[in-house]
Amino acid sequence: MFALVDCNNFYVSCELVFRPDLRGKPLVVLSNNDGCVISRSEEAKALGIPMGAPFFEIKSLLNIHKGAFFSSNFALYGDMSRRVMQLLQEFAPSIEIYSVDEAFLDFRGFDSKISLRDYALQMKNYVYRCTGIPVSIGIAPTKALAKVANKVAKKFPAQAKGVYVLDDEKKRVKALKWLPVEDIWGIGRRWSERLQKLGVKKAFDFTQLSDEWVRDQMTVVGLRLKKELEGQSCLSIEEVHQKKSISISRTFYEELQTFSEVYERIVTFVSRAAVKLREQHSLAGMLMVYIRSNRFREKEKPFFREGVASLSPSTNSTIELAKYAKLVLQRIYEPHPIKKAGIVLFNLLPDFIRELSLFNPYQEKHERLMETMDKINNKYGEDIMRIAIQEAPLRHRLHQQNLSPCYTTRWKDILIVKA
DNA sequence: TCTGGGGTCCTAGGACCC
DNA sequence: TCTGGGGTCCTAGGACCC
Repeated sequence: MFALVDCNNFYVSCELVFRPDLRGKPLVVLSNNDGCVISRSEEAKALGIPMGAPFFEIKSLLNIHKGAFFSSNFALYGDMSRRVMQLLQEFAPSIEIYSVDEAFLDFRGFDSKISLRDYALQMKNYVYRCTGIPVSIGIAPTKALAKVANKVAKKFPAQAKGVYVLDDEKKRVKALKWLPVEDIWGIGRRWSERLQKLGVKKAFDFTQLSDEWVRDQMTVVGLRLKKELEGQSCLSIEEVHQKKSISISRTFYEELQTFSEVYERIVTFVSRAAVKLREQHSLAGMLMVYIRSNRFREKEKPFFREGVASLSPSTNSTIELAKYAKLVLQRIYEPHPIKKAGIVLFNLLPDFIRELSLFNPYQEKHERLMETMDKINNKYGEDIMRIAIQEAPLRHRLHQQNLSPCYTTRWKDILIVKA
């Protein structure tokens, strides 16, 4: 059996831990620059505020109902996530951290005398007691069915109390006959539209399609999903999570007009990405840079350029990466207002293979320099030490009107409780 | 006025190799 | 008339996830 543990309305729940006075109100957390809604409380969902809604469209609705909004505080959410995941590790021999707010736990081979439901309830209460974050848990013979069970747990809180165990054929069929096809894990907008047209309305209908058709139309991914929903496990727990690509991008509050402005931002992205790269002990073999105009401005012709560079030898030196990024940017840049830019590092390799490269005079020097730089920045604060071209810290503040304190990661933001 | 960010996996087609 | 076959690598593009 697999368990899927999912934090309820995660970002909003993180904020509520420190602001219990706001419980019961419609709350949303916004994306960077307070752009769109990325997390909603139950009360906000009840008002009909959709996920991804532009803030300016729902602001007055929220005000009318005495709601509140938060700018995104990823330092806080990341730290709360780490705490939740750490607690979950205590409950299973292996765990896959699937996203910031979700984890799959391997419950295979558990003593059949243990009630999985009781065990999960214990786990849920424990996480809540230690972090204040409410979770829902779905348990089933496959990962896709655990996702389904999790939906059931969330949808019927009164009966399920946050935990649903889908452990026999009757329950499986019942759940699949209930679940709309668009809510299946792995069926997105495109496929649900096509499937609906074919009369496939529920997850159960999807499992009644022929293997051949599914394989043919939806590739092996679709077929795997069908098997999983039928109860045949195809996906396993993937514990080690070495990323295959690392990307950093931003939409700017104000458009950038010159090469040097764009270049400065790109170098900042590169140096952030390089830190992540070194944290997972990887080297990048390829770097991509892209720039684009405001895609919502309909009158103007959209502008989008991207370019790649092969990094030979593969590297994780900020200095090397910045050099390549400049070359690429020079190649693709055209004077045009830039609303969004980003970089992606890919073709990642483990860094121990570095020793195999024969001629690279900078390698050792950079390696030690980067190590020192990371250490200093870890100790004294992000970007205390940086390469010269990189913009000064905080020069480009995000447009954030209601950012909560970093309660758990910054001493000066620690919560003060008055007696 | 205002519209996020970071990932994964798969396929098809072309180039190239033996 | 007819024009091999199989493998690998790369790229572009699509679809999906949270």
